[in-house]
Amino acid sequence: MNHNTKDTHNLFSQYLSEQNLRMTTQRELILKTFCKQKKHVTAEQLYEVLKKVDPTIGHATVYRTMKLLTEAGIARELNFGEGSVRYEPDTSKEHHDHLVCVKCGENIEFLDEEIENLQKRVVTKYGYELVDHSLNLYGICPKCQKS
Amino acid sequence: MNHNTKDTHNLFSQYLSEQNLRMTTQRELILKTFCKQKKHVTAEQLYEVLKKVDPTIGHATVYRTMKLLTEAGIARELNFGEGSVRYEPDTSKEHHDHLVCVKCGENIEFLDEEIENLQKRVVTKYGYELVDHSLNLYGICPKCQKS
DNA sequence: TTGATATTGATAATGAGTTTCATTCGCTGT
DNA sequence: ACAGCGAATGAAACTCATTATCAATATCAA
Repeated sequence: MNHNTKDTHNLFSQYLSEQNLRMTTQRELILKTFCKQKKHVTAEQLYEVLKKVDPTIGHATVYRTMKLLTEAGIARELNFGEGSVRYEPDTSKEHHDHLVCVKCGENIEFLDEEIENLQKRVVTKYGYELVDHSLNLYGICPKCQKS
Repeated sequence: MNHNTKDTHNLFSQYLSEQNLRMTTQRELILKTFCKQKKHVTAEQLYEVLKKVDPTIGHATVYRTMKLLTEAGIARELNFGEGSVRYEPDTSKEHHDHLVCVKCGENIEFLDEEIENLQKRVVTKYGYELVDHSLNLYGICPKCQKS
């Protein structure tokens, strides 16, 4: 379950004021539009959607705002090696990994506690302090296997 | 343990002739230089090294050849989300994952059979056919923790 | 309302990687 | 050795994602 728009708006406002930054109409619009997306979007895709609502919105503003949302813990960056970064809502509740279809791009989020724990074990074994991790499985989904 | 240079040269020659492509002095030099590298290099870094040996070598040739080496199963592409692809020798023996220090870039290769098996289980559960996967753990290495 | 300063949008710039194309090279048949 | 053909090369132009610059504008605290 995602945060609702109100939640994220408050979170973002709070983050901005902590950093002595300002809430603006553009930032509100970008946040609202981002939260509505069903799929993981690139900054470019989000820009295309936003242009329909506000044709004056700038390219750079979208990129800048997505950076801010990431810092604020509202969005999370995903890198599937496509050459551009995708964003997903960071619900902060459950971390999860991704299973991506290399044909159609369908994207399943999963969480496997056992894998998570084993990862921690590896990190500890080498004396590292875990900061982050990314696990992406690439495969062919059942639909694409048929065609 | 890596393939030695002789091995990879034969492998590459064979791959090229299968594809009706040709072994050239540039390709030989790039392969040899790539195999000498101790760390995972970007195409750009390799180009810098190569220029010292052969200042006439082209930018594009290095990129093209790394693509070929990847197709030939001699190199493998790594994406740590840095904005550029790194290459490691593909020994084809053991797949492994990476533990990267976010401070100094130190890079440990590890393999955990349990994690591998659990990944397969996840993929199967969703009816996918596994094509590839990437698991990167990001942390702070013991040295960097002290400073 | 005003002033300090953060923000914006347009545009230029960057950096990785790819494409284009004329020239050169490698190989195969003579 | 030689010719001919297609593959390979290097230079330079190009693409695509993202970032930096900067003058004009918007926000907010006083």
